[in-house]
Amino acid sequence: MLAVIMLVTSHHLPRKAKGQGGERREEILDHALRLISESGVHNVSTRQIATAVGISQPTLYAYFPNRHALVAEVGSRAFRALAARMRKDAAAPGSAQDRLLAVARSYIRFGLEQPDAYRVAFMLEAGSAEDKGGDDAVLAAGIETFTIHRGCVADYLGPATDEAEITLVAQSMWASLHGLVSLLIARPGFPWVDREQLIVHHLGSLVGRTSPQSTQ
Amino acid sequence: MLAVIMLVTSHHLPRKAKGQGGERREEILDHALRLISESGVHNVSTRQIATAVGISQPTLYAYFPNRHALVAEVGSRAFRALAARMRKDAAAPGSAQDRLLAVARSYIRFGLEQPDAYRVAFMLEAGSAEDKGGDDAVLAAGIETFTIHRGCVADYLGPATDEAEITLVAQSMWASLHGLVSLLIARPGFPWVDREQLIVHHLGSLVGRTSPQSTQ
DNA sequence: CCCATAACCTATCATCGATAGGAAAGGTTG
DNA sequence: CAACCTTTCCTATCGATGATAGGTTATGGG
Repeated sequence: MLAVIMLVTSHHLPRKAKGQGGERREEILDHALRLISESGVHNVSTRQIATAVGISQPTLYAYFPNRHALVAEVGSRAFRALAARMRKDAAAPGSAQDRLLAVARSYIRFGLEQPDAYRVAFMLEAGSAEDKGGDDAVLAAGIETFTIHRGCVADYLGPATDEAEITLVAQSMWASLHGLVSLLIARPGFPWVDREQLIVHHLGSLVGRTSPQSTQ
Repeated sequence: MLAVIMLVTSHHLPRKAKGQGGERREEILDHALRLISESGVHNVSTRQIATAVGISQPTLYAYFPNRHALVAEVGSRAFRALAARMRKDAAAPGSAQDRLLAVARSYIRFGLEQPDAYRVAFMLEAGSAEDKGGDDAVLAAGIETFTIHRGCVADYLGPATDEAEITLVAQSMWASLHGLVSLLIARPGFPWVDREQLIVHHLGSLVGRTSPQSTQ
């Protein structure tokens, strides 16, 4: 465990007004996301977060039951940020295939641009039994995000397609996209081919098969 | 951090004979893999491993420079186990497509049957700069495993295919497989469709597109 | 002005990974 | 046999971490 040299500005901000605890909560989450994005989840301590915010470390526990819950909420937020990007692409003009690919591309870009946020959202290990709540929230945010993608798949496959079939295809595609992003993130030292070329091929493999309408 | 109740049989085995330090090393790795498979990487401490082996905790550091190196070696071993399974499938009789799918299916099965070993091999975060050696070993084992898969892809695509094209397709498929396995492992609470059906569809999507020979 | 309470603190805990330094077993060499 | 060196393994202890206990202080309604 390498001790990272860290000079954190300890502002010691004035305490929040009576009903404004939620505001402090937001500050904590903001700083936590920033620190995690800088150093990775496992290299950020509760003390670092607290110092960055300008409060004492035990004060964190007034807002979150434990570290895992804090991180989980960062993950939920990351999912919501991704969902927002995807929703925008899903509403853009173009063919169903264009929109599906635009959303998929946004997904990939999000993961590559914010690898640590992506990791927290998609690859965070589940906590103990009593952390169930936080993990459920991450899962719910993930399902909501997936649903946007599924909508694009539904449009792409056409109105005649069975609901179960849509879900099946959407999940397979979702997994395929996640695989590329997570591997590129987790194994940057792997002898990858040209990244853009790989992404293009990967996206092509999504729509190459189960396309029911204009096949090219 | 929940303190897990743990009654470990502390044998206090006799010390190893003069040249048999490597034997103890194997024991450590065996117990580490077992404990990790039982509780997950982050829920296993060096003290638990040492106690399980029957030695003191600092003795671990006579065999591994730090905890990360130990876990990394467990990851390398997991990769080698996966490689062995894949090699067997790759050598089995059948068409190139059959063999490619058999290897892919083995990959998926391995991940689902030994999720924590899979996690350590594929999803372990890289350590600090001085852990480079261990991480490199994991990466090398991973590349070796990938190479088996790539061989199947080469056979599948046919001898006329460009080497770079083979690598591109192989990496895309590899990522696709990893995505399914890692998501199924990491998000068991997700509302997945029938698992076997999903796997079949996913495998089908691998060979559905870039097939140059017998399409169907 | 009072005082309930939300917001926050210091002190401290057990556990973690890791280091320092020494004990002891066992082969080797005189 | 005795001296010695190397390998194996130990106890004691460190700083850092997540978490808890219990007290303090400011805020704002009455």
